[in-house]
Amino acid sequence: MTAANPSAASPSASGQAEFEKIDASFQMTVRDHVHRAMRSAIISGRFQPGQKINERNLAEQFGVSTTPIKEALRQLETEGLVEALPRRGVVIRFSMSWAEEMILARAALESMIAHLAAKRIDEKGKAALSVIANRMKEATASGDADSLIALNETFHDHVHRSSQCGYLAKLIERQQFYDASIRRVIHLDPTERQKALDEHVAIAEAIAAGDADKAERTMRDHVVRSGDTYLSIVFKKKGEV
Amino acid sequence: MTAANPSAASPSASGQAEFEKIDASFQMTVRDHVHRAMRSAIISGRFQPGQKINERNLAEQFGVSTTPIKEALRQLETEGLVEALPRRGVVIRFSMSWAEEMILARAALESMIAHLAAKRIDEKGKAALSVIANRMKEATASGDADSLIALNETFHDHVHRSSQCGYLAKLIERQQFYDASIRRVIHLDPTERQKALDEHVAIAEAIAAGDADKAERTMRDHVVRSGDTYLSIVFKKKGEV
DNA sequence: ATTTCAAATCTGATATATCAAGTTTCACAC
DNA sequence: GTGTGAAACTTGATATATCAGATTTGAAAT
Repeated sequence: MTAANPSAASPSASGQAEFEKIDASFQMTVRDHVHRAMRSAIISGRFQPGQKINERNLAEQFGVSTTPIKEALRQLETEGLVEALPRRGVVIRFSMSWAEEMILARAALESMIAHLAAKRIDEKGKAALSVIANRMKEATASGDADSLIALNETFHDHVHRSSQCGYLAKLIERQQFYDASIRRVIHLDPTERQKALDEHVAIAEAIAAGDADKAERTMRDHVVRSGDTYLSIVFKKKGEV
Repeated sequence: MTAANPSAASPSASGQAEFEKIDASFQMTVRDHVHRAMRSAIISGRFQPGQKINERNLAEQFGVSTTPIKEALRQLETEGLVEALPRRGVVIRFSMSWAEEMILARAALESMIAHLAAKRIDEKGKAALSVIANRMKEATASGDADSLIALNETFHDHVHRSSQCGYLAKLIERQQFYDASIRRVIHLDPTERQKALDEHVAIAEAIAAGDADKAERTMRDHVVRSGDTYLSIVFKKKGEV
């Protein structure tokens, strides 16, 4: 939940209340909209692998000029979702195997960050993590899919913060290729829900115990397993690793 | 060595010689030039963290219009080297801690790929890996820094190919933040040379033996250790993990 | 029918113009 | 001196125009 920016004021030594800088990314720019829309479309399979993308067409479809389109395409290119052939255009580069690798990338990065989190988390962070885990237990028991989706994000976000990593956290965001609608489907399955809970609890305990290696291992297994579940849904068959 | 595109012709069943597709990325576009130049400048510390970037200025310096500049900035943004604040401009986002995390990211990804390579490599690949390792031994013994730099790239490239991963390999390329000139400095040190050789040999053996876990571990240690060496040179002090 | 090749066309790459949000400056009131 | 606010200025965001490489087309040659 990157947008969760608590604007709580805290008293300062100078007597003047202090506020956090407002998040500049609140404002939506056209290129951002195009980027998100395209990303979502590619990831949910609305383009075929290898399909050519025409800038002018896109611009017309979105009702904007080509400038923000080009910028959005450049972002997608750097993310690895499309490939740009100089003077020849942009081609979709996303398939099941690509998705599999995105999951592996996320597993590698997220487990690295869990490792660091276990080493760097403080007491306050441990307490917060425990609170989140408890909320997850409740939501799992009551079958509250929406809460679980939100808590899942909160959980991973908290691990990221505890690791004190900025770059790694950003990098991981880009490996996320399933959206809320798919998550919902998954969290409606009680078995799946329980598995995820057990894994999250194990991760939280390992981090709180400062067991970096175990945190790393459990996080990795969690990402890979849940990733496979997503794969099997999105691509309608079981993906093996 | 991404540009190492052997254009060797091989005879086909139809009697007509077959050639590989020429690499479309050979052609240089302005935005690409700007992207590379900026990336290199940022990574080698020619911009201060937090420094603002002015599009018009850049365009003038490069002697081009702002269009390719914007595109290059978009790429740098997605790479995480700069941050774009909507309607406010682009700011440099690179520091020692950023570099440290880039190394960790590379360690996580490269070890994941080594793991897969150990599982997926075939006999031909093992032989090729062995050849590369032997060449490294020779170059290390004779102190041929240039060969070592090239072989190092060949080695990692071969591991990537053996893993049969496309996305992961691409992702790793972006975590590379030191260039040939720095590598040269390092490879001129005999102690450092020997360490790198030992590590490369260990990795090659683990992969050839199909020992995925060991391949992963040795690769990770190698990336982190050599990364620390780079850090200590670029930032003039020892970086800890 | 197949090959050749140049003209027509398409389309990405770049340049330039315009617009609007953000920042700075500075006169003025208190 | 401090605070206010409007005008001037900067600069990123977007739109439009131009250029050139790539692809397609189709007539002529074989």
